[in-house]
Amino acid sequence: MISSDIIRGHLDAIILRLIYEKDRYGYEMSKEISRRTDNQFQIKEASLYAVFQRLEKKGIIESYLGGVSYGGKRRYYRITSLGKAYFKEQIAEWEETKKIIDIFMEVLE
Amino acid sequence: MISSDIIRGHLDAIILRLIYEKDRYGYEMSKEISRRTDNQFQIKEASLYAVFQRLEKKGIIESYLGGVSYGGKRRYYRITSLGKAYFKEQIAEWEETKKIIDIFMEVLE
DNA sequence: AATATTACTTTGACAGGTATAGTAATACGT
DNA sequence: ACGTATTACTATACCTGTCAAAGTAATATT
Repeated sequence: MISSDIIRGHLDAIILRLIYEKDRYGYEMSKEISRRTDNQFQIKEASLYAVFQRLEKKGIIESYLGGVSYGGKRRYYRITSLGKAYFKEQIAEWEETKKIIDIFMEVLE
Repeated sequence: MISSDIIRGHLDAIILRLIYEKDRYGYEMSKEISRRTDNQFQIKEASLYAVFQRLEKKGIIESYLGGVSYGGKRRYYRITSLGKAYFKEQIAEWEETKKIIDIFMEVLE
């Protein structure tokens, strides 16, 4: 299991990536993240919805109510054009970050 | 420049790496981080000393006062054996983290 | 009818990082 | 001799992202 301090700052990008592929709702994304990481990382519910609020306020994603099925009414999220640009920046930043941290993580001796 | 949220959680490891190589004092490490990253990442002074306090409290590093030269008295830090083990864990965790985030950062289409 | 699962929301707390300010000693230019 | 820059560390208050905990509500399963 990956600690939250290490993953911190990457949740926005992870969520965005999933919404970039297609419109999705929260619970679905939570399950999809666990699936794709073989349960090595599970996003906590509270974090998930905090990300939605943050990104929606910034105009990076938009939401709309979808159908009700087996439980509460689903709120779907869609990425905006601003969001697409933002995600591409995040990818670039991630590549930079990897390089920088790798400088200090190379094996000693 | 890398954002603080992205780097968050990696400061401990960066500092530890430098102390692992040899005993060092704060200001020196600050400069060394800037140098090794070509100024792409500069650790803030307050963050630096916060890391020292945290790591020393956990027994991961130890400190002693060194000579005075061109400014205040230097406080040197040395890694403990606990610290060496901790750093190796951090490396392993970083490798895992990279894999996980890369899953979501692969280029689309 | 009771329980499990799906689905979302809110609140409060915590921890890491930073801005800001301050102390103090030494070197350098004029 | 004096002012400024640089080296070096410390303390305080604040911001932000993440999460624990608790709650609401609808549908499916037994």
